[in-house]
Amino acid sequence: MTQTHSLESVSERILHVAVEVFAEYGFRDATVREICSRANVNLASVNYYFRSKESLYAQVLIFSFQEANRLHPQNALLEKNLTPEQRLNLFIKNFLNKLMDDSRLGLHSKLIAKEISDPTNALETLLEIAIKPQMKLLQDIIQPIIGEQTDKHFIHRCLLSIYGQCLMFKHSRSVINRLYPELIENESAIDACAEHIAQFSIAAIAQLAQQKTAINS
Amino acid sequence: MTQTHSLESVSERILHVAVEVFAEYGFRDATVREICSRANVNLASVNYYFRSKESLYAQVLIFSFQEANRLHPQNALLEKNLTPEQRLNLFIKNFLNKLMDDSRLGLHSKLIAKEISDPTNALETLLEIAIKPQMKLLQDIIQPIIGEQTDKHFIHRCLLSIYGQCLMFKHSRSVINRLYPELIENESAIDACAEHIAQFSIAAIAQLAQQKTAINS
DNA sequence: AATTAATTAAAACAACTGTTTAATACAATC
DNA sequence: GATTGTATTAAACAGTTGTTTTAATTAATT
Repeated sequence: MTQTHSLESVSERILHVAVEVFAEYGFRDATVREICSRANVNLASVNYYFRSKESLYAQVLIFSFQEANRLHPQNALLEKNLTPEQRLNLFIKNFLNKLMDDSRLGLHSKLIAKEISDPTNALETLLEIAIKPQMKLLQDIIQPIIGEQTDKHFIHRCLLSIYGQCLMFKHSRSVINRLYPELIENESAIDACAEHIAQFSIAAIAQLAQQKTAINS
Repeated sequence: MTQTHSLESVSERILHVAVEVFAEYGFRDATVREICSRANVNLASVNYYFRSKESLYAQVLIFSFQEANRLHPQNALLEKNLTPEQRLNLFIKNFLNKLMDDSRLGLHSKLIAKEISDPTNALETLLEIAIKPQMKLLQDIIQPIIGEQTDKHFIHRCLLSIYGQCLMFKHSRSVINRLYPELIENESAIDACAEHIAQFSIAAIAQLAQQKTAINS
């Protein structure tokens, strides 16, 4: 033992592989033994360094959030010389690629998706640090497409429509794999799906917003 | 013991409450003890009557499918004197209400949603008896809206767009509950969401289909 | 070099899981 | 009425889980 997985300390190694394991299995189905085994550390280390599995999970969510922001900043969306449609296109392509990517890139999105569909005590924190900001970003992106329209419920439902189309590819991947494997067979196919969601949503939002303002005037 | 929960036999009682427990926890997190406890039967009964938890689960999926078809036939969608838009509206309202309903009505949809997002060996069967037929039904409904357009990938992506918007309310209910509780506070609010999804999808499909045929001609 | 603190290690713990056993009660059949 | 097959029960089994313990090792401090 005491191999040279070096570089990282024991607690760092745990945190690093815990991101992978929790993203793969979710909090409940992930096991401390699997994490320790992959990290090549003793079983007791999780409790020694992180007090409990639950506390490790909470730290994993925060660590993963910071890592995602560090490795994959969403600065492209801030450029002011893009049309709203281009920005939405970028946002969706970005999101969908992360959801479908099996490299480390996608782990953060996977963690969030798992936590949302099977929440733990950590959901509250995750809402504040990750979900709300992303929701806000998307709202800022589609607001110009909607126009001066200010029906809050309508805006929120549009947000959910867009998120729903994206998350579908994560939550229902098992079904898509069997029914329409061509749609996700490679990255360009996934990009085509992102393009579809963007066009689908833009067409819908533009028309519905127009209808609403026509009625209200 | 030997109370008068009568009416149903032991195996029927197990099957009945197993639908509830599996729908609530999913296959993995549901426990045989919880099922037996709720059904007021001995712990060994599940293995005696159903051989194993997995085999019970498989039978639960089929039983629930049949029960749903019996208690809630989708005959309204077959009426020929409805416009495609009205039929899509009905389909979505139906589906969404089942996904959000906490009475027995919604258990079948919940079972399916759980199985999809965390598949077991039973997924294959479920695909054949429940998912594919529902997909086919939705495709038949939107085909007239799409028109003569025959791009298979486009059609499939539209199906996923609609399903995604609906399933969002199931998979991400925890988030919606905290961010936009007004959207799902009662049945009429949920109906308004169904209406939104229908209008959103119709507007999108109509416009995209038109664009595509314009390009191809 | 001796003492203290921090880390690692293997083993055990206690709670839970699905499943099986072995004994009992019940019902139907001869 | 004894016998047979079915049903029910409580208990135990074997495996997994998160966590704790206790001892051994390493590092740091005096």
